[in-house]
Amino acid sequence: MINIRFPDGAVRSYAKGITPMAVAKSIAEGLAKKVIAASVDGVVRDASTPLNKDCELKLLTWDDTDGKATFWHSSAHLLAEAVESTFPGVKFWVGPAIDKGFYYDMDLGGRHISEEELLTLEKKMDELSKKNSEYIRKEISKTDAVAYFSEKGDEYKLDLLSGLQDGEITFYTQGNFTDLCRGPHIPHTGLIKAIKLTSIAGAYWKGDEKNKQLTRIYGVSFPNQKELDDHLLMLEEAKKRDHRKLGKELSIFTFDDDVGPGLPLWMPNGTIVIEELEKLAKETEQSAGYKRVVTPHIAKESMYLTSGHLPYYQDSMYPPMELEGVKYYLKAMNCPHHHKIFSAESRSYKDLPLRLAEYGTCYRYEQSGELFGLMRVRCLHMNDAHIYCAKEDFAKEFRAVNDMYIKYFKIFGIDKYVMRLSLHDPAKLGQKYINEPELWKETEEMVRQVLIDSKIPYVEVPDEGAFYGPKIDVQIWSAIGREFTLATNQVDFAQGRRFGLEYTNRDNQSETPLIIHRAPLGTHERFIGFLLEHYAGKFPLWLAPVQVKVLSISEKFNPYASEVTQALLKAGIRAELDDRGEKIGKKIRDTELLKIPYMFVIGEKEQNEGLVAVRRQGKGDAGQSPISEIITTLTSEIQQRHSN
RNA sequence: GCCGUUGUAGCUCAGUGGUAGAGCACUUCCUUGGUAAGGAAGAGGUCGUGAGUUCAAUUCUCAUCAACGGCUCCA
Repeated sequence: MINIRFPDGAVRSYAKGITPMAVAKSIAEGLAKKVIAASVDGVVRDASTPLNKDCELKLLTWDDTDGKATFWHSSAHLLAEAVESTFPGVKFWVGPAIDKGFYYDMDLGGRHISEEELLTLEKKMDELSKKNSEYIRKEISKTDAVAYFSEKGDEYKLDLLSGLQDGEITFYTQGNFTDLCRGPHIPHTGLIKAIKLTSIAGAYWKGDEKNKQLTRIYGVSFPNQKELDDHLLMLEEAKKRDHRKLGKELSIFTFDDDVGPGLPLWMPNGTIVIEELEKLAKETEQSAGYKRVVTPHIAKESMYLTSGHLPYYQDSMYPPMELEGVKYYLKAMNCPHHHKIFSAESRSYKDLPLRLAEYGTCYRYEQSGELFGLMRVRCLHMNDAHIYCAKEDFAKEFRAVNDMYIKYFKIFGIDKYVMRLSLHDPAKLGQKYINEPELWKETEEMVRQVLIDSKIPYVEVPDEGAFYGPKIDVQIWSAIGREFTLATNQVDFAQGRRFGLEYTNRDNQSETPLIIHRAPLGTHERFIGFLLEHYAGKFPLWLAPVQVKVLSISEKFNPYASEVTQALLKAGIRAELDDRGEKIGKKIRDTELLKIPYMFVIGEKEQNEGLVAVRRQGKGDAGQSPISEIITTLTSEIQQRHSN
């Protein structure tokens, strides 16, 4: 007998060799039907794994994250089975579960799969799932495994096998499909009741663009049709919040073929959002001791050679233009320009920390395939600043920057974020990273300490640093679950020296300052893209391009409505008058769709009594109010930058 | 940059080997209406661009540009 402990703490005795599935059956038949896999001492295993010693057991169902992952991984095998039966001779690479679904990478030998064929595969999967084929695990020797895939001529699986040892190789078979796989899998294919193959894409073998490109089929599956329907509905909803769609509907930005890819044109509405954000940044930075600067959009090649950017990033800069025999580059970053401002005057320790801020316009030649709405563009406006400080001030300054991030997050109601501490890889010193092993270690430790001291949640990622120092990236998620790298906060111990930046310390000696690069609001492009999705286009009052729409009930009241509009404009509120000869219902509908926060309805009653009838977007009629009173209310809401 | 898909009016989208349609938006007229679409008329497109096949191309073929879904990349 063995003792099995359950998540609720209960311990029960079972015969040695019992499987999690049998345990589930002993508890309830209904439970057994739902069991997908089992967590045994924290390791996810097949529900058919014999339990031979005391253990902690958690029966996994669709409701568990690990259960879903197993379900989707098994779905990937089902996809492979369908593909193999439809297109014999296909070679498979790997088919993992992902965040929401699964994919399988395969070599179709030059064949293309069309949208219709994708539907055929989907039907085939449905058909195969109904066979209730068990996923059967088999341990196999390396020799036999190699023989099997050699016979099949599958060099991809042979490549996988080359990294495996005897004794750790298992095959899984369901129906007519056998795959090299560590598992675990669900009990049988019949559990996969609703399947949707979502897209076909190319994917480099092993993620390396030098390698051959395989065909990747993405899909998602569920234990019942309703969940699939819900999922598809959710995708539809997500589309409505897509910043590209909202940006067009709300006239925030546009792209034009003649201007060029990745070069957004900010329309009047978008420009208002930009200006409000800049106002916020300027206020915040001014009170934090920053000084504003303005620098040109281009600079000579020599400066980027000095900074060291050119050899590292030339490919992602616009090609140079030549004037009077000298090459000029469009700036892809603001730092070198700021360094030149630092070095323009002799600096004393009394000048430090010197914090130079600029909403700098940068141009980056992103590869064409990378462009994505406002999220990846070639012209961007960075909420940039560089802090020049003595080493002893570093921790304090770095922490103040982090505090500023948090302050902004509160204003925008961003409560889900993770900071990623990106470190260097010692093996790549001198190539990807500046060859200063000691400085790397030292600054990485300083940054880590600040994060620990400030109790900010963070994860460490190796080999992701900037070439001149470690950095912190802030990951946030928009309301539709899209992940953004919003902002970066970087330490730079290299450029100060490269630019010969110096200050005189207390002992009358020259020292090179440390530099902090920071951009809490990232770029206007990415941040406004994020905000559009975050707010679903319903900007809070302070950011709304049009804050109040004044709607006259009939043309008779246009003069008074116009007076109201003027009063609002005079009070600094962005108001517009709708004096069209339309009915009030129509005007309200149009304004609602434009997601304008406030509507003032003006009719006979309002005109006679000097009132406005207030209506809040999405919330309906909010009753009447005297004009002066509502102006006071709105002004205060705007000043406080209320989130919705 | 690579793989795949798409490209028709300002927007959303039908459609056809014989040089084009709808709804919304726009303009004008009628209506002056109290909290999510009143009615009518009109204007608007060399069907992304270039070449080829054809008596004839928006439709078929190729190239190119752009967008989209991924991969790679992201100071």
